[in-house]
Amino acid sequence: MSSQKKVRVRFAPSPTGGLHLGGVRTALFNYLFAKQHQGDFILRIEDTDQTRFVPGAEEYIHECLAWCGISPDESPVTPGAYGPYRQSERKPSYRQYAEQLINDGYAYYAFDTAEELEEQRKLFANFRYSHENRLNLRNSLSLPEEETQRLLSEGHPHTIRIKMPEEETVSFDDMIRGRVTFETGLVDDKVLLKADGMPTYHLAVVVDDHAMKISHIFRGEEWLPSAPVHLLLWEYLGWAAEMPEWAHLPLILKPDGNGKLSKRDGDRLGFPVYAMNWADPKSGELTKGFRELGFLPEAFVNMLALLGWNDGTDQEIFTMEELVEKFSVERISKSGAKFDYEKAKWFNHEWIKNTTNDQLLPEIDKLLKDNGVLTADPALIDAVLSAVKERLTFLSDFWQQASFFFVHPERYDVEAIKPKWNTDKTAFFEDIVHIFEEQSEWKAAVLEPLFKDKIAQSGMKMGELMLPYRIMLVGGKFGPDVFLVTELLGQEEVISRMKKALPLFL
RNA sequence: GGCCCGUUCGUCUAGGGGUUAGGACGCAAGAUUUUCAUUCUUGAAACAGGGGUUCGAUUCCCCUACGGGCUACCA
Repeated sequence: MSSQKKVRVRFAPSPTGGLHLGGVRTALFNYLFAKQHQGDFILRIEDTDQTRFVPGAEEYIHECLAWCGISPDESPVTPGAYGPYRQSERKPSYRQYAEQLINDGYAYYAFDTAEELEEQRKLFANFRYSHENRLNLRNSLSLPEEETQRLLSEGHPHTIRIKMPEEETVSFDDMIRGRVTFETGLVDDKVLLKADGMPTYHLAVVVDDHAMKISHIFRGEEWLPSAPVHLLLWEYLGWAAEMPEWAHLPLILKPDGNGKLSKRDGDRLGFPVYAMNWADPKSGELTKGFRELGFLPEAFVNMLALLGWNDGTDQEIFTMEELVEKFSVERISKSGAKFDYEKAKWFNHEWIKNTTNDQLLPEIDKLLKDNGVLTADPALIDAVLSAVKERLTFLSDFWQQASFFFVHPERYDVEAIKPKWNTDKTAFFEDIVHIFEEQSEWKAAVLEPLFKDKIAQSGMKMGELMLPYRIMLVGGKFGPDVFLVTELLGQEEVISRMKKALPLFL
């Protein structure tokens, strides 16, 4: 008996595509658990409902997971048959299992059309396809044997439904919420095989997980109500001994109001809910992702992990290695968590501060190129990044914070100084330009005292002169320490900017 | 409606029969930075309600309320 863990994350392409926060978190928890136990992490993408199939969705999901650093295993630790299978290719296999269930008395053919069922629902407010009324509907349980055979041989469309026991109690121990119990009589006879021959999720998930020898299943809490169907299926198919363990993850909720977080909430409240940009191939609509907005994958993963899990200490910043080491299913909280974008931004800010320049540089280079800076001294970029790093919430803030190091200010905040300008100040700065021109050692530590001594001599106030000086170099009331800026910009550039800006203040 | 799950500051949460109920985000004030931000300090801010059990419940049990999920030939 091997204790090898095999966990898999299962994604259904949503009708519009994209990979939601909740999906990434489910994948992450699967991944952490698998790595922690030196097990396999497997990805399975649904295609039961081909009407919903979105071109490119599969590749997109892989790319998102790769970005997060939680790619599924190419070569799983455990040998054996694990797929991933494409569901549509395994159609005959699902039918075979469904028919096996019928032979064993655990399922039945149902001939009711969608319209007929719709009619029933209209007639009876609480209509359920269950033991209460399955004998009043058209299926192999209510129809005479010959009639069933006739309908089957004539090729009438039909589904296969599970026959839920009238009075049984099904319970299991969820890894997160402990013992969960259901009365089978209260659960509907779910469709297992659709009229088109494709399995529903219920059949597919059990058959595939068995074939892939899955040992642990982490999925969203929305699946809890159908867990008894899956439990029974494992049993009815004769696989009770191989039944995996289950963990139903709490949901990620809207920050305001109530309900599950959806893409629409992101649009409405102004934050991403997809890991990466997604362009809906049907509508062409582009949805912004965390990656493109300037989130570091480490920050994104860290934030997601802490949404519903903690290690019991005050630690909030975790590397992937630490997460793998410290993660534990028992410490996943039971209740849903509202997504807090402010906190997400804080995580990113912390991660930017804690990431070395070298690691950040490729993205920064890209940002500079996007803004038309094609040639810049690597040493300058490095120094600027150091100066500006702790001010960034997003990597993309870099341009806004530091563009003036690479291009001339486009605009000067003249209004901030013009009203208090006078000829004394003009004279002062002309002097400074002169001194700067003579200066041989261009270091902040040298220039700052020089500048301040000059202010003291002039008898003017520090603030009256520092602000104009900043605006000459930077264009506005922002940026790092002005003498650091002075040093980094270099002698020639500083003098040139001063000469250029001085006339504007008159 | 039925079933299932849940409920500690606004939010994410720690804690757990006796605590000044802890941390973080956000918010407010102050300090630093004579820019803006960062940073630091301080502050306001919570055990849903009612019954039990108990010497003592935020903690255990029950009920209620509230929230969420599911209730498709969607996943």
